Amino acid sequence: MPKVSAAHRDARRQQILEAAVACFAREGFHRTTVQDIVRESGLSPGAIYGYFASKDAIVDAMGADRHALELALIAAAVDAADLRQALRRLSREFFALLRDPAERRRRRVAVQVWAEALRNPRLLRQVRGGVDRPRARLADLLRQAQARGALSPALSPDAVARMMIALFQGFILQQAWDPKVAVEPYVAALDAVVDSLFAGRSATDGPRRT
Amino acid sequence: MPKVSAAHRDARRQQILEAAVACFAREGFHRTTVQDIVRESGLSPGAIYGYFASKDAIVDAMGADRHALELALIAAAVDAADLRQALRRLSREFFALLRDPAERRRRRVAVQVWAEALRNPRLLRQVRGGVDRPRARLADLLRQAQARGALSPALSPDAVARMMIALFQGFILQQAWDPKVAVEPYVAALDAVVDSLFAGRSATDGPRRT
Amino acid sequence: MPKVSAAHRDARRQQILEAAVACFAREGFHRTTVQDIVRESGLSPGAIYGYFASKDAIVDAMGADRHALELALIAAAVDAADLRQALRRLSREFFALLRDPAERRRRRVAVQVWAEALRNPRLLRQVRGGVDRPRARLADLLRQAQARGALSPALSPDAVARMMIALFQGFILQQAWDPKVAVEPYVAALDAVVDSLFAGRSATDGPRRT
Amino acid sequence: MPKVSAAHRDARRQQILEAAVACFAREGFHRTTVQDIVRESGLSPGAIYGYFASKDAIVDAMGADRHALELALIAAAVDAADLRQALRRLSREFFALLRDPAERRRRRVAVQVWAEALRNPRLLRQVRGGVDRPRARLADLLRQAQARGALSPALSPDAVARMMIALFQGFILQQAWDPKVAVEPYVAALDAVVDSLFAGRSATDGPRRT
DNA sequence: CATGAATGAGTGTTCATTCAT
DNA sequence: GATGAATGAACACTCATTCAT
Repeated sequence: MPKVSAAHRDARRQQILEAAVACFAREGFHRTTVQDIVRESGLSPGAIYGYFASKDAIVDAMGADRHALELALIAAAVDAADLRQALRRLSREFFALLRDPAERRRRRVAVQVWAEALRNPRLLRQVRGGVDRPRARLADLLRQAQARGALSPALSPDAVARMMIALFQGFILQQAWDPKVAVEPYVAALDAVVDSLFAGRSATDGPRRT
Repeated sequence: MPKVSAAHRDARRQQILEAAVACFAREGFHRTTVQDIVRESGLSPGAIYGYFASKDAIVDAMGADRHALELALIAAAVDAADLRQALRRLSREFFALLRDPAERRRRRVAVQVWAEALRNPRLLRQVRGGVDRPRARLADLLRQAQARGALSPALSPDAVARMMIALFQGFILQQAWDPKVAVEPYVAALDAVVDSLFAGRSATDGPRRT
Repeated sequence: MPKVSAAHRDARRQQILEAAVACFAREGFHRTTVQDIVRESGLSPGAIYGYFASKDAIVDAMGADRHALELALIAAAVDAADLRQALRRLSREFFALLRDPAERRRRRVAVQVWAEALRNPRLLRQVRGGVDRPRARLADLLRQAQARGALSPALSPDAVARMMIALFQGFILQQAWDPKVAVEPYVAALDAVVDSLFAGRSATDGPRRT
Repeated sequence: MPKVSAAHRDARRQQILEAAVACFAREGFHRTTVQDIVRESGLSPGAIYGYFASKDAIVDAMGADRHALELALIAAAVDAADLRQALRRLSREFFALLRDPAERRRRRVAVQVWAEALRNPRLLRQVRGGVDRPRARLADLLRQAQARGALSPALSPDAVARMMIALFQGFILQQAWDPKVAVEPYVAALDAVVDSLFAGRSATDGPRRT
């Protein structure tokens, strides 16, 4: 099987990553052996090592892929003139994904990546890249909202941004532990919280007593 | 009649668990070897296996201890007549702990427990016990608040309770990744969000100071 | 009628062998992978296996080539009427080669072949062929010298022949370990030893007391 | 099996080294697997790694042991007032060892160490330590002999020392290839060569033409 | 009880070799 | 014929656990 197209290489790479994600979701990184990935992917150990230098490299690549995907999602959602609309769109799109079982599997792996990032600097960089950038963007938008008078100037935009992210992270965690947790009421409550943050204020309103 | 006093046994047990937490915080569960715990505790492998049946048993016990501690904390805080006050007290006490480096270390381990719980049924039971019970209690209080008219009846009490918990979990995660994250602005923002949830309403509609 | 000319095949074969020698000199047989030879030769694994049945076959072929070369060298040198002159010529020609870096590289490989021959019967046959035949020839000449009275009859011609060979082998070894070892003083000392063996005797002299 | 005497540890260490030497003599370093040493020693992989950090460390230790042994042998032999007597004693003692099959086995391994030293800096240091020091000592003695007029001043003492060593190395090699090679005639011839080097000269004689 | 040397199944990884293209 | 992706047996090494002392 000589010289093979770049597309074929990419497909194989993806095949390995998907097999790895399946194993990781099922068993966790550390309990997943390379042999497990071999079995799941239908390839051979040698083939795997032709695409990835080590088991760790697979974990890294998985993190990088995930990172890219999330950034794209967030970038698209947050790229709205109106902050409230942006947040609303983000939560809807984000939680809509969770209807896909494959995505749920990926989320289980994400929780493991969170833990692994505490020990793996490359993973930490990725995980922080996927959180810090959106947070900064969100904080900017919140600052602008404060400037417009649409948000209480007493709140730290950075802290509020962290809270928004925490609301996503916490849900992922809780749903990973209990897949029966319903998405819809949570999204509704999330919207309400966002609304209440802006409650009684508007871009045209002047500041009001708190 | 045991050869050593129960107090001695408990002390030894605690010594092992603390050594284990130190190792787990430093290296993670899976990268921590029993030898690491042996070194850290100053005991011998045989001694460790006299107190715990396996490495997994140590992880379980650690989870159980943590669980008990958190439940106590939450029970104490939430055991207040007034919901708003209860939440305020909880967030203050909870985040106050994070000033202790030992607690921070334990939190790093907690993040790993979250991930590990996805694979370890005993750990999952514990972790869910530590989250589900408080959440149920919180939801009850929220339902009562709705009954009083202090909270919008449109919100799912359960979902709001999940959100409150998510706000804690997300912060632990974010601080584990970046220990420089400041606690105070986050607590302030958290208070504001809680306030805004109740904004413009009150049980009796008596006057309210903000 | 082969698809490619015999000349082409031979050139390819030589190309592989030279690449192999370069790798072996650099890394040793066992640490040299077929991939190393592939890289060094600029060919593909498949191509290599078109010319050699296995990695071992390359080692064998290399040994055989070397063997042929050495035999030719020795045959030419020893094919002299006068023993003393023959030995002198041999040592000169032999050590002259060591000025060529490529030859030094080959010598490093030769030392490895010596070791490998202990385990590889085909290599042992070659290495012994390269040593036993010249030794036998040398022993013959020494016996003739004894018959002429030019050499003490007390010496075992075979042992003396072994010693002559040992003097070459030892030098190769010592120079492989330390490339700075000078050739000239060694050759001079070697001549002196040969001379001293014949000292006080000559073909025309009658026997003398030892 | 707790706390064990230093003697026991040394015995185990030796047990492993002897098993390793047996395997190396039989199969060579590279073809010997750790499992082979495990089988030969009757221990377990874990036990082996309790005494040696790696397979390479076993090779190193073996080299170091051999080095120490040879240095002791040579030191004892060469520590004689008279050079000729010293060389005679050395060759007798050295070759006497070869009657022991265990020593022959060790010699086979030594040949492999020679080759391995070309790639392994630690082994090279050892192998050169075992050769350079004795050579320097020998060269000193030869220089003294020249000063006394017992040896031709035309010879390089260093080169002659190398030759003496080469005569040992070459024999080891030739006997490793062919265990039937007889020791006695070689020792006799060696003595004769030594004698002939000093032939016609003596400490009390004045210089003579060579 | 406590010790720690010993165990051995299992790990991540390599590399000589094959064979579909 | 030439290619190089793929194979998979084998490797060096680890570590949770045991048990003789």
